Amino acid sequence: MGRVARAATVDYVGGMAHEVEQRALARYLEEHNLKHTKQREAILDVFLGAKGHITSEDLYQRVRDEHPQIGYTTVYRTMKLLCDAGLATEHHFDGTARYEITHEHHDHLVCTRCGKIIEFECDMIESAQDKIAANYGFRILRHRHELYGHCAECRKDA
Amino acid sequence: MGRVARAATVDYVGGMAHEVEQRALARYLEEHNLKHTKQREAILDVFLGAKGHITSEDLYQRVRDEHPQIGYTTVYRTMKLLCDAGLATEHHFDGTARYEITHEHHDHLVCTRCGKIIEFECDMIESAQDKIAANYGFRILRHRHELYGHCAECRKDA
DNA sequence: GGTGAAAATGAATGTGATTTTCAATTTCAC
DNA sequence: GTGAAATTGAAAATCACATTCATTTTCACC
Repeated sequence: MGRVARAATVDYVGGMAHEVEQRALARYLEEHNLKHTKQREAILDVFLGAKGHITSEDLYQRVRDEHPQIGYTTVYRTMKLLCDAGLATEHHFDGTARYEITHEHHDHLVCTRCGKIIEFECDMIESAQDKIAANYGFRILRHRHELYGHCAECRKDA
Repeated sequence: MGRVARAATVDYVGGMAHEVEQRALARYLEEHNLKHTKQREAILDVFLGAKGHITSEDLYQRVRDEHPQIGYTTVYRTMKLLCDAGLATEHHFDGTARYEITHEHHDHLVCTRCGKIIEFECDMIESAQDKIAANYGFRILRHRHELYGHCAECRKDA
């Protein structure tokens, strides 16, 4: 029995990882009367496997390696869907959209030389923002806070 | 003598306002071996007259009222030039670029209903940013900090 | 397991803002 | 004044994103 369980676990890692997220997607699709397709499942899987802040174009290239029949439009639309479902988060650091796996709130440091993106989080800034918004009677729905510059490595190089 | 001086002042306000900025532009053009043209002078003048956060399209419309022969491309290119010269600052709150007259550093609150833009400034946030950057060995060149939400008036309306 | 209405797919096309091209015009150092 | 270099502006190209539409899939219900 122990051996069977371990064998099953190995199968999971190879072919059906990310089951928690797959289930979250399935739930979202059901709740919204949308359909569960191979494409959506495959794209979510590749997205979760590609860590970092990826463009739809990058993602499309990776998806194509495994699923040559999936088109760019579907990748593009699926990323929007994953955002709506709360599984992905979209950012615009430069001209083009990038997606990251949704996780706890944070902001970004972006190296304009090598493209490295570092996440940071600062409660002091968050509460200062709230205070400012309150001052002006604003109700904040979202914010962007991005610091652009050169990372430690790139500063050495030049 | 007093009267003459006042008369000159009145002429200035009517036809040749913004002389400080015009001189700054002239200096920039000379230093970069660029040429001083009627178009650039006119566009700077209209830009300085139109306060707020204006798109190139808006600016083009205003420029056309006074100078129907100036094309969109020239307005567009001149705004880039004014940014390079440090007289204008470009922002991208939504999909389209907006320009504001360069002045002391600040960040923005943007109402996503009525489009109102409020500037704010917070030393505490600025120093927190510096600390974060130092932590990661980053040298910050610029940053974006924008709070999006609903302004006091729009919150009342809906 | 079959059926069909509704949804999804993907190739092609549209869109909107921005950027570039290029021939004609203008500026300005000499 | 002259001419090389820069500028202008209409048109076309680009870029990222978004939509169209004919065809295929999904899945609730038989």
